[in-house]
Amino acid sequence: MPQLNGGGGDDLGANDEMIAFKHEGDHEEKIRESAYTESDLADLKSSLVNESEISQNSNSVIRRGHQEDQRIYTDKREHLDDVPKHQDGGMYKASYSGYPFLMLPEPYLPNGPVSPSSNKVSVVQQGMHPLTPLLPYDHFNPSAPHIPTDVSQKPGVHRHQPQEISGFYQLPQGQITPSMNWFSHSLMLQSGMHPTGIPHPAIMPPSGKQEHDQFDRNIYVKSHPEAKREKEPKKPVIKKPLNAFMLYMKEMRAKVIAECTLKESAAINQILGRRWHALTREEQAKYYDLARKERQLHMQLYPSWSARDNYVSGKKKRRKRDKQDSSTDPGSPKKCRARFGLNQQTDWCGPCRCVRLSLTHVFSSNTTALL
DNA sequence: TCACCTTTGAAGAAT
DNA sequence: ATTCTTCAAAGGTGA
Repeated sequence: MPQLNGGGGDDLGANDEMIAFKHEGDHEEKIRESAYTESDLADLKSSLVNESEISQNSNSVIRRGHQEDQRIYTDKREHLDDVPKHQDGGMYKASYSGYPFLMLPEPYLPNGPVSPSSNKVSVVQQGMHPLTPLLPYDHFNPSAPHIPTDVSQKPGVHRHQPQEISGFYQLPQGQITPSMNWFSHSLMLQSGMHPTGIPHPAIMPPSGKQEHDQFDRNIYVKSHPEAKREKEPKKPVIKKPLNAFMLYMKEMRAKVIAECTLKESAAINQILGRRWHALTREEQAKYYDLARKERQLHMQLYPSWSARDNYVSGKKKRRKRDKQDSSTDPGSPKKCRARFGLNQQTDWCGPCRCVRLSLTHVFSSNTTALL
């Protein structure tokens, strides 16, 4: 099978997907066993009264059950290998737009509609995530202001030598594809650019905080305070490529927010985590596929980049707290159950109610699937 | 202003 | 080889 890297032996994305899917054999079991404590299940069982929810889930369960029946994974690796087969063919060229430079709106292409890459432009709306139109991807906005940045590369370090990646965007170092020519001068002077001349969503300010009014998604522009003391311009930080779950979160966050009228990311992420586990393999595979392509392109664009580059040296930037007993966690659903009980759910905090609803959703799905 | 929360996955470091 | 740690996104929260 042709590899994206030209069969050089670096089977990108394979390992991680093996890891990602190695648990999938116990996917359902994992949901049943680890997603909830026994008390959670008991509580949920005793109060599964949301008819509409159950009804809604029944359909999905039927669908999932059907899919499960049809699934034959004699070899998980074989299944995974199917994905790159697509990208070697037309799918990768036509459907996956990778990073923004691959989905330039036609007016911004040097040759307009007759540009070699114009075939992809038409299917992706400006401002949408290149990997899936559902994702807001506002960082790519040719009209957005940019300030020059220097994405320096460490000399002599080569994580990966670009060789071949789907004819559409082969990017030998220093070579600019025809569809990139429009970047080559004026915009390169204005925008956060990779040395290849490609704007990349992974370029971030050293602070790590996004400032949407100043750089679209990730391209670093100095903030006002920094501008005052820009004597010592900081190098932009190249962010890690998003993994499958992160891509899923980006796509689904708005939906969850709308459903739960929540904005607190911690609670939303809990819900998204549950929903992630509730996805079918095929549904998850879509995101694993996108994530792998993100990594591949990231690697093409920043061959010398290492995740270690973003590690805070010397000290631990963020120390994860020890796993707290959720019963002592003020924001925990258990806490609310303990305090108010299931009969007084109206006293539960919003996040707990929403998380519980989501748990109920997943639980009912899996319970029904077992029946 | 900034760390924390919270999730999963990837990557690198440490053991 | 396995385990541990950090960082990706997001936005509210509290110090």
